[in-house]
Amino acid sequence: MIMEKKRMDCPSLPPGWKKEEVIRKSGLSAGKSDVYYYSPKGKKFRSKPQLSRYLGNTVDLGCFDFRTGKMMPSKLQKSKQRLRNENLTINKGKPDLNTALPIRQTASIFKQPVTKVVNHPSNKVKTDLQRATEQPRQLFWEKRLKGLRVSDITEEVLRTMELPKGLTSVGPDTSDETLLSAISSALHMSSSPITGQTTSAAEKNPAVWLNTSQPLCKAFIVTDQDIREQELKVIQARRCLEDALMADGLARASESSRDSEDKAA
DNA sequence: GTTCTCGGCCG
DNA sequence: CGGCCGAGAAC
Repeated sequence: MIMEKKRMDCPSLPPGWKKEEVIRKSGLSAGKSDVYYYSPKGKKFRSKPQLSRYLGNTVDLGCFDFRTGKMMPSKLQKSKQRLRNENLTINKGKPDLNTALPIRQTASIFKQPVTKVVNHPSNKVKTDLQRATEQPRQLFWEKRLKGLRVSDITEEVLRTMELPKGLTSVGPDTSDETLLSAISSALHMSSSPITGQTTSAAEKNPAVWLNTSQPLCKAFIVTDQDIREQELKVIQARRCLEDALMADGLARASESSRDSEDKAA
């Protein structure tokens, strides 16, 4: 009847991932158990940090409980503290090249494609392509970006971008700072054009009329001159980036690498 | 060599 | 305590 030590399919894990619990059968720690995860490719993971390193910065393991394999929203407290500290204390490490937005992932620690069922005519919801493709988004989620500032390696806070005239925000927070965050986030995440809130009803009652696929910004017009000015900026920025990457590459080359166990595969 | 297993450190 | 990882044992 003892069916331990079997690789279990785990709910809340994408197909292919397995969880295993091994009971220690001898020694001082007999009775204790160790938990392992296996990726679809069969790689074994024996700790949360190891999993975290493998999955990269795109995924937030803050509220993931390794032992049970479930998301535990109660763990939110700690990771929030960690985020604050990282932003405020002196950052001795390398500049963070991670481009993922600083937004907590709620559903699962793993990227999980939404299952699209199109061959079920009797079910209206599931045949609705729009619904199946797009994840629901929290209203005014941009507020979570408030307070995040760009800084250089020396912790010097960089002056925020100057927004063109004609960009006006919509919603509960009208600061330029939040507007900038909202627009850049929208550009970052969406492949479709960013127009701002096109319905004027959104100005009167954003909570009801807001188009959540657009930033909290009134509709705006981009002129030819705007475009030309921006092209210049891009060229300059690319030069700076080229220099920086070159310098960074040289610095890294002289660094020894660690984490031998993860490279083994 | 790789995989399994328990010890033990450290928070 | 329990999570995490080193290292010896086992294969």
